[in-house]
Amino acid sequence: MAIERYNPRDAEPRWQRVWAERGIFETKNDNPRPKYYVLEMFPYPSGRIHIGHGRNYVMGDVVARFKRMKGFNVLHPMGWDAFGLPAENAAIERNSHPKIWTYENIATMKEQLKLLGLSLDWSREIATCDPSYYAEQQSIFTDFFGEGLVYRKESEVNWDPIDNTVLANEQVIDGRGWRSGALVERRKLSQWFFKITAFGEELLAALDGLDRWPDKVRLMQRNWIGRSEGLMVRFALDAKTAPAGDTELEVYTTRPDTLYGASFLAIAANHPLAEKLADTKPGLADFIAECRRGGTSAEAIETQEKKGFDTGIRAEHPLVPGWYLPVYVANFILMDYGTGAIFGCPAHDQRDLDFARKYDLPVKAVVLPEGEDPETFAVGNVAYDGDGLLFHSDFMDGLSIPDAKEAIARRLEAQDLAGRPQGKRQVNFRLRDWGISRQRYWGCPIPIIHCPSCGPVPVPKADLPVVLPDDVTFDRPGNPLDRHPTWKHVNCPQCGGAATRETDTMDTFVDSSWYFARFASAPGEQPLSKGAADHWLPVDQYIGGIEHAILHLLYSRFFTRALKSVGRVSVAEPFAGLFTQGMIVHETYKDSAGKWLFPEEVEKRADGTAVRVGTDEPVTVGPPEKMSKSKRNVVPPEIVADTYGVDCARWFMLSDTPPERDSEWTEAGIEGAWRFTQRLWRLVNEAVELGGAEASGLPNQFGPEATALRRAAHKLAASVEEDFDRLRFNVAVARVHAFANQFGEAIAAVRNAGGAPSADLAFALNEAARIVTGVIGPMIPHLAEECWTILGGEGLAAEAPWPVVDRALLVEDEMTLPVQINGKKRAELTISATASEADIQEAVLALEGVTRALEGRAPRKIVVVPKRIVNVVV
RNA sequence: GCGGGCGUGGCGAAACUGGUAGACGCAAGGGACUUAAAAUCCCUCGACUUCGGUCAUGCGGGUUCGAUCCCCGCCGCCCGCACCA
Repeated sequence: MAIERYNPRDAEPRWQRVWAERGIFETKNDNPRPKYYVLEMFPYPSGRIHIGHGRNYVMGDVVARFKRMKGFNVLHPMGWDAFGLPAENAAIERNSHPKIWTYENIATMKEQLKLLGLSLDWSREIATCDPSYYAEQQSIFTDFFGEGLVYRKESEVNWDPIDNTVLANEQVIDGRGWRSGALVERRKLSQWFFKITAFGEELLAALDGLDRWPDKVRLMQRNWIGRSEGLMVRFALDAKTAPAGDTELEVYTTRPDTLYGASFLAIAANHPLAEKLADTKPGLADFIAECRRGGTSAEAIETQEKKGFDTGIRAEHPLVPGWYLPVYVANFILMDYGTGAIFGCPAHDQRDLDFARKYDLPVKAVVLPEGEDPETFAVGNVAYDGDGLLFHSDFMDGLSIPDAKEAIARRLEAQDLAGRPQGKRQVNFRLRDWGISRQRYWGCPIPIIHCPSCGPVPVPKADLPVVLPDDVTFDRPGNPLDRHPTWKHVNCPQCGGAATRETDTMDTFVDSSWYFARFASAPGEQPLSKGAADHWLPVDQYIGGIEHAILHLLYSRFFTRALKSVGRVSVAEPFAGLFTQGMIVHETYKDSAGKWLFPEEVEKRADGTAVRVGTDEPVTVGPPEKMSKSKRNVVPPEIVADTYGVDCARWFMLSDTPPERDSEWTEAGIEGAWRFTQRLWRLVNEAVELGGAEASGLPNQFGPEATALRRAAHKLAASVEEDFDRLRFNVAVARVHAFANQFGEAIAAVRNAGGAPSADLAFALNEAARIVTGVIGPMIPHLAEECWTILGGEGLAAEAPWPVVDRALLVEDEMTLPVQINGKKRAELTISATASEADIQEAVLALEGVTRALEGRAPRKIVVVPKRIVNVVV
């Protein structure tokens, strides 16, 4: 009987229809099975997807399908992060409306995603631009407002002159807008803020409990929150040198122990004192302007020389009366950290040292490294920031750094300056409150009404949602909501007087800070239902790109805590498990004119050169890069589905490369996946042909061939289960390959023997086919359904349980131990798995390889590691 | 500059985190089948070798019966950042 080729073009759409018709991926909240929530970061509907977008969805789908097989009630939803600037830009370009563009993209991308055969619950689909979604968000906003978690302040903001909007600090990359790339300017505006700093301590402490997050991401968040313990120290200013009214300068330090090594104070260029002095000190205004010009990028700062301007002001050392330190304005002090002022201790801080050397200031060491002589120890051009004991420090002499910090804190807390303690312990955070105001149309309106007499008043919940008006134009820069003729004019909900709506909309990061909780609600339920959210959260496995390591993930952690504090949910952490997958990369191609070419326009020749399809025009092949529309190195999912089928694409995406690393998409790779899926199909068919479609009763006895095959199949299920749990898809794929080799050999052996296989072997063949069908189900679900069908499986493969592993089969009767002489492998010993150590030692010494290597010498020692290895030491 | 990570065949990578280094795949070479091609199947595939072995996980040391794994010192790549007081 000739086996038909597996035809994905027929099978894949057919099974997708069956899954959809039976609604098997629609999750019920009252299902009594234990819950499992797997979520991939939802996409922004930017246009069309390419295969590079598919990797994280496929990984999530493997997890979802696997957990379903393991008996969980799995929630695996999908939605659209649909608000944002690109829609407005597209509207401007096409003279259209952001809504039209967005919903068209959603329709396209949804069809493309469906092509991938993902087990998604589309009944819970959401788009953040849908009024039903943002209505709830506005309601949450008013709750936060009531709880004091939202406030308004006049603040200097990052102004993006191209996008005409405010950017969060986090959205400024190298001094430029993260989307437009424009050099960011500073402006003062009245802005709404979320009080993320109120949770700083908690957000930091809870990172320790996120043990299923990558360490890298936790570290990035830890650094971002930036907690430091230090001391606020007030320095008295010498009245003869300071402007009238300025009697003191407060600095923040994490190294108060080095105070005896101080040689200057420095303030930021935009410190109030510096700004005041700028009018009177010749040259200072120019210096401040120069500091502002300096770039804020890492490179710019790295190469920037430390510069200062001596204000002429002198500050008295808090511990040594009569010791005066110069006060500089310096370009390396930041106003928004601490107090915008420091004391410099050159011996123990590299930046201070560079500064001191430039301006010829004293460098006095006060921490002595172990083993150094206090008489001779000196700091050259490298500051000493290591451990040691204090010296040249009066009452702190001989103390360790922590003890010295404690001693000086006590001393300055007790010491009085102008009626207040001169020092105060303080914990500082780098984290700053989250500015959410955006002067844009395509976002969630902030539900506030500004009343001339009552001030800002939240829109009453009964009046929500505040819906975006459709009749807006984008023919002029600025915010269309602001210039809309009627929308913003309303009456104050409190006093009834004429008032105006807030015309700012929310940062789109707000939309994505609670969508995972929204998915918990079944269709028809309240958008954010406490019961449903408490049932489903936290997300058991969240999957997305590393680029969201800080912003989205930190905001979501904050938002969930804030929701908890207003009683909307009971959980604090949204994501119990996080996985950051690598990108899919692809070679780039350029024609002779330097124009980017799509992969399908390029033909590779046997000699390694590349030409344009159907011509002799040479093509330059570039290194693999992230798939991007602009470089045209993209592969559309439709083409892959039409030529090889999506199971091939899925298999290839999971193969070879560990999921957290970047993976290269190649034609050879997808062809390999094609060959293997066909091979699997043949193997299962052959097994059915030889072993029968129906599972027969368990035979009483199994011969060695049947046992070996059963053992391999059960081992496969056991190890792939482990691999899936650890998201090691590449290893799972390798194991399926290895099993297929063994399966193929077993089948060939049966064929070569001729005649019908014995009952035990027939059983083993059928069982192996069933197990491998189960194991591949999460990865290549369409092929699994086809295999399931010819195996006469009950219902759908997608609903079948994970293969039951017979643990007894995993235990070998015999083991083969490598035998080493002095750590080098010299022989192998096959012996009963229950052999004692003495038996093993005896057997080892009898081995030919061992006697030859020993050359008559007696072994000094024999190390037997149970079930692992034997090492004979000579 | 600070912080973190990674270096294993021609390539992607495994190695149960101290126990046979290179599973599995890709590419390559050889063979079988075929009128031919495709498909499929089989073999070879780290280096050297006197065929006994020897050397090999970036380089140099160390700990250990035994090191890709732990420690110290270099070299080279990659990522993050906020000169954070």
